[in-house]
Amino acid sequence: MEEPGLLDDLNPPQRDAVLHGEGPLLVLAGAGSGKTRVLVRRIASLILKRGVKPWNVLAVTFTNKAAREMRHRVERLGVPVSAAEVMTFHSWSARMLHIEAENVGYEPNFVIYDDADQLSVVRRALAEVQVDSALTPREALHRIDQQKNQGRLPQEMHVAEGDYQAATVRRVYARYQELLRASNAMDFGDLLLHLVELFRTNAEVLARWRRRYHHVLVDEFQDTNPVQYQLLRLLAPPPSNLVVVGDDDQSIYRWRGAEVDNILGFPGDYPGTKVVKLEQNYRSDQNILEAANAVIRQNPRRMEKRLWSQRPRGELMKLLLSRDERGEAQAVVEEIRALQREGFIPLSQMAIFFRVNAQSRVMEDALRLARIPYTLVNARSFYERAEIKDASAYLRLMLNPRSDADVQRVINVPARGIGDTTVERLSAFASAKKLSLFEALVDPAQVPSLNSGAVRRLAAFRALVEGLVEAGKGAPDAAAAVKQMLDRTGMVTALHTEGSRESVTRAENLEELVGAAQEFDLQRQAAEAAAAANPPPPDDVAAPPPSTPLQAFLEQISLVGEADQEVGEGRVAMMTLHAAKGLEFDAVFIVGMEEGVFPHQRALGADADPEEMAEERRLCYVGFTRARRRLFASLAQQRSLFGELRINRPSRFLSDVPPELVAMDQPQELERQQSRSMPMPPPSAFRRRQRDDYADDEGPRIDRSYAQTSDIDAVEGDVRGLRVRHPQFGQGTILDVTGAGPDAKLTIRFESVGLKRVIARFVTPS
DNA sequence: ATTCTACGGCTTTTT
DNA sequence: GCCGTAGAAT
Repeated sequence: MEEPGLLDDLNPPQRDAVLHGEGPLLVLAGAGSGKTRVLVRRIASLILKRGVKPWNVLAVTFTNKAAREMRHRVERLGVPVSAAEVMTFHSWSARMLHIEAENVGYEPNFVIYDDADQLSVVRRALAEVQVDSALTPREALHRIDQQKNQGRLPQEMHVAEGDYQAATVRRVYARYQELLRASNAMDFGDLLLHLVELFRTNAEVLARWRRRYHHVLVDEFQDTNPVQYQLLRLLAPPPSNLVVVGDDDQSIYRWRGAEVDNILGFPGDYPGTKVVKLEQNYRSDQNILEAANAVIRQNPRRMEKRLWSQRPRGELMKLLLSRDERGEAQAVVEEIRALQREGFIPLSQMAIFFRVNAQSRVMEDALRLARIPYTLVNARSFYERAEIKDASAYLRLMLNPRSDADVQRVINVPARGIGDTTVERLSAFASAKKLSLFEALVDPAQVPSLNSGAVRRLAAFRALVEGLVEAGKGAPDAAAAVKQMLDRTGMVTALHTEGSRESVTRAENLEELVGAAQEFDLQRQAAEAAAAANPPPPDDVAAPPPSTPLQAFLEQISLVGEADQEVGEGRVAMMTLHAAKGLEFDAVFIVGMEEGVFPHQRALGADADPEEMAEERRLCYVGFTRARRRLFASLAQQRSLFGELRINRPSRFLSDVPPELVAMDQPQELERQQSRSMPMPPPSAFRRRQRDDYADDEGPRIDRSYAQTSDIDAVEGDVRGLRVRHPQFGQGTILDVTGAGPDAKLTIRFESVGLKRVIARFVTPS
């Protein structure tokens, strides 16, 4: 029989899912029901118990964080996971396409375009297609993305008779794809689309990959869009060993093309599907679970699940009423203090969720004032900063100078007197001659109506890029390439010359990019050493994608971004409800529980798609089920939104919760609390109405934040690449060392604050 | 070529 | 009320 370990502490349905033999399997995993555990154990069991080769297993997730976590946990079970593919849809597709590049008409060194790059390509496509219609680049891009999510190529796009706009979109889309191809670039959508197209048209290739992947597992299946599902159906057609895990009640990305029907219809698409329901929740106290169930129960068209828990009833959900959004923030602050004082809940186990980012500001102000450390999750990421994007554009040009969007982006960075008009003329010339911008730069004098100065500057730019390409070939690792790039382009120098406070920060960010590259190089070396230790898969399965260190680094930037940071140590986490999915906290605050805020206004109108409301409701369910012990819902009688004062009714989701599950402070106490932060008494009619209403019825980044403050360790040997923790700066990786012993100076790249020089005794290994 | 001002318009954003 | 874009001004 199974030896102890893999099946330990699994409940019967979990065990069924892990032990399921051949054929399709749908695991309906309620919130907090241990779905990751099931996936991890199943992968381990396949490889360790059933003799499946690691390279015959493919597990796809949506987020890097989920992929990382899964890899990590599988590894801990003693599985050589480096050969198994546990990765995101996009990383996996990119990897496949690097291998199969020629078969989709690309070169293997293709680059991946982000949103901004896409826009610049769309602009060019729009200009070339000569549309006079009122179609903004944004709109056009949105329409194109939608088509890609649906898995439709331009020629497959459905255009109704006489729909002029759709017809235009189709032409722009077609031209857009040509331009991308000419740039040897793909956008995110293409990664999936081209792979689907390859599978659809090349039976030989498809057969090869089908032979490779005997077992395919998909996490968060409810979030798959049509292309992703097509991809899965091509790779693992019925009756393959396709395991999909998800929760239709947590489908909150419909607006990005996710299709709940994928999970609802799966048993129909895969006849003979075994369905396993994970309904035991290990996370939340009973009261919280019941509140969440009460909310989600109102949705039609669900796969019926009854979440239950062996946990105690626990505390009632608590309602916080305030006069306005500032009072609300104040009320939350006071509850946070009480939880710390009386509930012995650490700040790191508390979270505040809001529907829209605009709500965060007031909350932040209140927390700052109260000196409560917080962490804003998913704030603007390092790699989204303009100077970093400029730098990445140059790095990509080192690899692939044909990339028009990158040329366009940096042709005048740092400023070198190449203005819009010049670029415009160059671009028109390139379009006419069917050349890439870089090719068009061979002889700038041929570009019509340019003055001699412009010609000279364009020639200089071309020389710069050519130099970069050469330097890129010679660079031994990513860090060296980045340094070369910064030197040759003079980006850092230009920023230093500018001398403003902002430009200094930017220059520091660029230095940090070097740090990131160094860290990447160290990790890559470590990974290669580890891979060499494991037996290599047979030749017929694993052609590793050809790639240089720089290429791999860029790919990491595009597809992985920053390493997700742990939700802050000793800080309250603040995030949107969307960002909360997959996380859990002892105490959860949901603010703005008002009609028009949550559910969002867009779901409210008579003409709104009812599916919008259903999704808001699922979002609420996700929010509630993040809480382990304490759940707070907060609302304000009035709040200013978009500059105007609005009076909102309490959220319908609150009325769905049976009153016996809800607690509220005494009104007098409430009033006292409110008058402390604001002068006027609340309108009584509203208060009564409110009370009556209630009577009826599981990666994140850190930005603005606070720090608290130690320990000792001596430095011995080469500690570079070592992960350490600093009491103030948190987690980081050692990049460089000068000196030795407890006083050695370390250069560390911290996840939260970037590069810092720190004395060794202030950090501990982690 | 950069910098200023006026206007619109407005969720959520794993990759 | 804030932010990002488009257009004009310097």
